Amino acid sequence: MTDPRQIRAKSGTNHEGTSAHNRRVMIEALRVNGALSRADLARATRLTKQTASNIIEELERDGLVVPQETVRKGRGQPSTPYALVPSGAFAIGLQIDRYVTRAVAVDLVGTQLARAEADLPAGGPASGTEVLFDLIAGVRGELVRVAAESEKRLVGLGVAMPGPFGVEGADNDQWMMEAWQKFPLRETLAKRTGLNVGLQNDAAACATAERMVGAAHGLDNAVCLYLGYGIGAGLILNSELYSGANGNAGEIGMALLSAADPTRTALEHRASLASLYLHLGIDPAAPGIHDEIGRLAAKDDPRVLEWISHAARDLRWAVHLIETIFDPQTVIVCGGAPEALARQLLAAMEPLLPSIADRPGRSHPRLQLGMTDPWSVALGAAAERIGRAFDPRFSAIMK
Amino acid sequence: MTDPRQIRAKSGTNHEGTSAHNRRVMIEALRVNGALSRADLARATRLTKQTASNIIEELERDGLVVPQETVRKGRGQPSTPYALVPSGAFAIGLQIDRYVTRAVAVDLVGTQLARAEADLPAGGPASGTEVLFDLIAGVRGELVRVAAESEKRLVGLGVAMPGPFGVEGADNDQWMMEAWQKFPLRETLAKRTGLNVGLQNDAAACATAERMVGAAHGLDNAVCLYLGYGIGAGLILNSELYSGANGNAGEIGMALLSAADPTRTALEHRASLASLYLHLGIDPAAPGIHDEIGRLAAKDDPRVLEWISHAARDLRWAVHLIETIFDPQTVIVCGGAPEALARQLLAAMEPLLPSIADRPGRSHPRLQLGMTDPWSVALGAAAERIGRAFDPRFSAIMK
DNA sequence: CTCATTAAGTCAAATAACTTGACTTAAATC
DNA sequence: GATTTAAGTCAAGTTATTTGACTTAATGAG
Repeated sequence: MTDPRQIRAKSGTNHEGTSAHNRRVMIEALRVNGALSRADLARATRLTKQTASNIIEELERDGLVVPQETVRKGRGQPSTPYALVPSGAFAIGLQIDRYVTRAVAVDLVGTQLARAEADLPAGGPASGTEVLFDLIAGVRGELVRVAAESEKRLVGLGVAMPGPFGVEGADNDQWMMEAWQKFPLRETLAKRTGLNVGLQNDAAACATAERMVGAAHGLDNAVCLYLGYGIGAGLILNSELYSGANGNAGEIGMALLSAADPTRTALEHRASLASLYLHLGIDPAAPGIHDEIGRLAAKDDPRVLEWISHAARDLRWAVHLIETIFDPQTVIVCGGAPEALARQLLAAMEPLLPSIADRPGRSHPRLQLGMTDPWSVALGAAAERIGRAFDPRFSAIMK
Repeated sequence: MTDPRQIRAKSGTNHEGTSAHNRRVMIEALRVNGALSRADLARATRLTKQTASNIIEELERDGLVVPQETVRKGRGQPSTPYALVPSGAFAIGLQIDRYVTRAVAVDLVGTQLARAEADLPAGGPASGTEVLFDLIAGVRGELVRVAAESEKRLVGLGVAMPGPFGVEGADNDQWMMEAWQKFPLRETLAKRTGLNVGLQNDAAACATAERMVGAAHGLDNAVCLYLGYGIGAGLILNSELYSGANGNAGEIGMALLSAADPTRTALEHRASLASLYLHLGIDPAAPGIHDEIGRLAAKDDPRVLEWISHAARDLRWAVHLIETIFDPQTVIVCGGAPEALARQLLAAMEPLLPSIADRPGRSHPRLQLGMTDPWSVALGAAAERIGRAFDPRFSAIMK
């Protein structure tokens, strides 16, 4: 007998896999299109009326959908649309950034029900894990107060932090995240919270958030250019987040700016918020820094404008590269930058460089602004858990 | 009733979808692992012995697998491994390059059974389509002679040509391919040949070839850096070829080399075979040019070495970018360059730039040489049709 | 040399989930 | 008021996997 561990194969599926897929397809249809009748769902998913009806019945029993008012639209029996029940599921998202950590509780449709934020102590996991535990416990407690049933319907805890993962002497030593990146965070949190824990980088989380409630809602191919302390790209390819062989896909901040450049300057060193702080001589750990930057941008501070003009040039090129390599439906700028800054930066990036994206009859803009909300990363981390539990995915059909 | 055309949803699945998936999973397992017994297949796919057995029986009836000699390996009844039958399916691949067109017929395991090549007349589709028809008909006829059953088992015709598709005033006007890119090639060929026709760009086809019989065999995440007349990247992400929203993903040749560069030089203009021909002052349409370049490279022609040193620098950066953005298991250099040239170029690219791929415990090299065969694009075009018909894919389970 | 053990593979019945086609309900239109 | 149209249900039918017992054929221990 050949050693079974050496045989590489995808897993097969069975009736349960079929059923799981169909449930997920219907839930996603409701998420993307809003409330739909059983007949609409049957048509959209190409299942029979009967099957759609059975699944809706089951979803209603499970508390995931509710019937709405019947609607008359022309001849025939009026239809009864079903809508997702926001409180059908919950997830907690945790963002670990350089100087702060944020936790948020969201429901099935992405509404934020609880939030908490704390300073992240400088000593790495050794001193920081208790802060995380407390933050999570606080949000979890608040969630139970707001939604009594939530504990039963909590699908997991999503964690997002700057990458890259598993790389020796990473380029980002200076931000002191390496200790966190090497720490067995997932295992530790799973053990402590008893929850299903997922881990991804901040750009990926942001993309997930955009997909659930933002500019990428319903899109199959979109790239989110994440502008935070660092820079990254969240990749939604073929309707799924792509994270690479080691979870490090999209670490575009580490991309060197040119083939010829002997100084080996990475994009991140030129166009991230970190580079702005540096440019302005501001301590990145300073409290209220987000608002402060927003104010400076809003009043056209010359040094901010100076940074914008430089950063815009590099980001314009990053967008060109993303378009050339991914051929996405759209590129979305997102992340924790203050909105005033993000808007100015976006404006400064126009006109975009020519690329294959410059085609007639586009249905989405080449570049658009997504969420500019410091909470979007934590939101996305939570959304990933929701999506994993409910969205149609290839791996979900397998045994 | 909501307009069904406006409802966006994935399709559901049913027993047929389940069964199709399981068949595909088992075929892929045999392709990746070689011959396997029913029991092995059951374990690897996590299906029951009975199901695996039923499917193997069906595949044998369909002529896709055959039992091998039984093998005794320890206690218990000896097992009977089943192997894919090469003649279980066939496909024809067609490459349309700038100055030549090539057709190849392959079987289920990627063996080339017939080949033909012709000059591509300069006038675009107007004068070129007949050449294609003749070429295809010739290969098809040859295939029937070699494998009498092939017509019944011909799964389709794959076409590969340089991209990008659907772009106005594309950067590659100079190569005169624009007329081909705008021509309804798929429809025309489908009508004329009666076959199921697929179309992709040359880099994607090359990646598909590497996956079927080359360096990417069995890999889930690999990027093929295609070095042909132009340059492109073939992207295998999550076990599937990624082609973007408009089939133009991976057009890395059109990437500008730097954020700052005011001359807007694209990678393709520096590191493609076209750039080499230009550098050497050779007419790219000259017959025997492939061998000529190979000879020059083999005897260390100084002008070739000069080009190599420049191209290597730009390609080193391209690899860095690919690693940073995709986090693949490996990067494979492939395409129609003569092997001597490709080897020298690969050697000149070392040492690679630091990147997240520079991690301990890698199981695949960061960069490796794939096929250097002018026929690999046509082979890949055919392989894509085989893969579409037999490999497990998410879309294959849907109704 | 025989028997216990182990593993491959088959048989037949059970089960799960989608499909089919007829039927019911309710609204709009002529 | 009859007809048409569409939503939705009912009950039987179909497909494909699962289950558990059974058969076959080899190894190894006593």
